[in-house]
Amino acid sequence: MGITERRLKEKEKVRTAILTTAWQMVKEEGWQSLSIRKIADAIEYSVPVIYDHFESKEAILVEFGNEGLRLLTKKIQQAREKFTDPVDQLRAMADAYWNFALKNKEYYQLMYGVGMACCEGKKYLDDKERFDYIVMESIKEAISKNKEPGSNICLKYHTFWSILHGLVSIKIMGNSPVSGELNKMVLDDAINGFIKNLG
Amino acid sequence: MGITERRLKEKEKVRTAILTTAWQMVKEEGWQSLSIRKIADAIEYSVPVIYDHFESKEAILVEFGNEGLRLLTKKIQQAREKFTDPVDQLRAMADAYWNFALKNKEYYQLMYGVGMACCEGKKYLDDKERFDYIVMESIKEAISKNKEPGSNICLKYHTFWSILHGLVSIKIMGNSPVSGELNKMVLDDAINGFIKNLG
DNA sequence: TTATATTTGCTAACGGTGTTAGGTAAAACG
DNA sequence: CGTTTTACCTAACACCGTTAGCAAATATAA
Repeated sequence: MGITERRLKEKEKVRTAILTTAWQMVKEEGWQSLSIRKIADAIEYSVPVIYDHFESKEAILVEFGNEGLRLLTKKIQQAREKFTDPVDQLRAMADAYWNFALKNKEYYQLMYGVGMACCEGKKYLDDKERFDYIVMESIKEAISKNKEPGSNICLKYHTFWSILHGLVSIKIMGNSPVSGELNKMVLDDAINGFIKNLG
Repeated sequence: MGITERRLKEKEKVRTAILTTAWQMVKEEGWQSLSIRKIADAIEYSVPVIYDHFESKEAILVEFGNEGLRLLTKKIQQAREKFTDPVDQLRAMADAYWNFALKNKEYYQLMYGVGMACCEGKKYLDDKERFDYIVMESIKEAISKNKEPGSNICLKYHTFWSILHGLVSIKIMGNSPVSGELNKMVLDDAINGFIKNLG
């Protein structure tokens, strides 16, 4: 069955061609200007070929969204592993989150619908539990080390994430007239407040 | 010149008809499905008539964006006026922000590009200085009342806003599986942390 | 090898979008 | 009344996502 195998590999090639071309376009011109027709043009196939590999344009976006979450989760994981003290871990993860979002604006936009089309209440992010788990572990430890072990971990996690997401999405939307340096200070300031409030 | 005056009033009527119809559509079906053609259809004029009143679809959106900011600023102002203690003011303004965003999801989405098309780095919000000013006043007072008068007000303001925006946009995007009650707790928790960190 | 079945890729269309050029009829003005 | 401005429309342009249907190339079976 060497023939059908080669066939499958050819198909996989086209599939990855679609994805890499699409990603290149997004990086160059943003999500707005990504279109099935342009992808087809770039990979020198006709439009319906795209639909042999992806059910819809949405499906392509989901692909990228999941990839983005995978990358982010990895970064967070690595940041956490660098420290043993939970508070240090939280600071490192906040930094990693911030850096990921700004270095991978396109991923972040897609993942959380910052200035995007689509994304109407749909949750791309099925694998988000892993991300949640990693951050919550540090929060749990940080709380148990302090005097207030009765705190709601889920609540604290949510607060943590909100702070990060707010900062990042304001930055990405370009609504913030302040410099990048100040933004980093804001991040540290907000995280400090969060940590102080842990116990 | 009674004739030209009546003419102008007629024109104004069409203009407001466009806006009210558009707004109704958005409330019913979301920003996604708003189209020039549907508006024209609803007000029983042909498509180009819209372009006699608005330069583009974007211009209509800007109109709503500014209206949203006006409304939000008003709510924030009113919340502030209810208290004299700056910390109470901050809490009230945070509540007002939260309530506005959830009661006026469509405005908020447009203003800050939460799950929207358009909004690529453009800043609709020219009048944002007023909003900034109102919040910063309370922060300034809260800081000067505490021991740490050297704090950067602009930084603190930004932190405050980031917390609010993060919470709101996560809620609006529907990425948060937690209940509305918990969300309110998260808001209070985050604001508590912010206030503790003020001095 | 030949006949059949499957896969591959295409053209062309459907219905939708924002936007605009160009024409017509009505109204306002001198 | 004639002229000019205004209001309004039809029709088109250039896109978009999506799909039906067909032709050619390939793989499978007899």
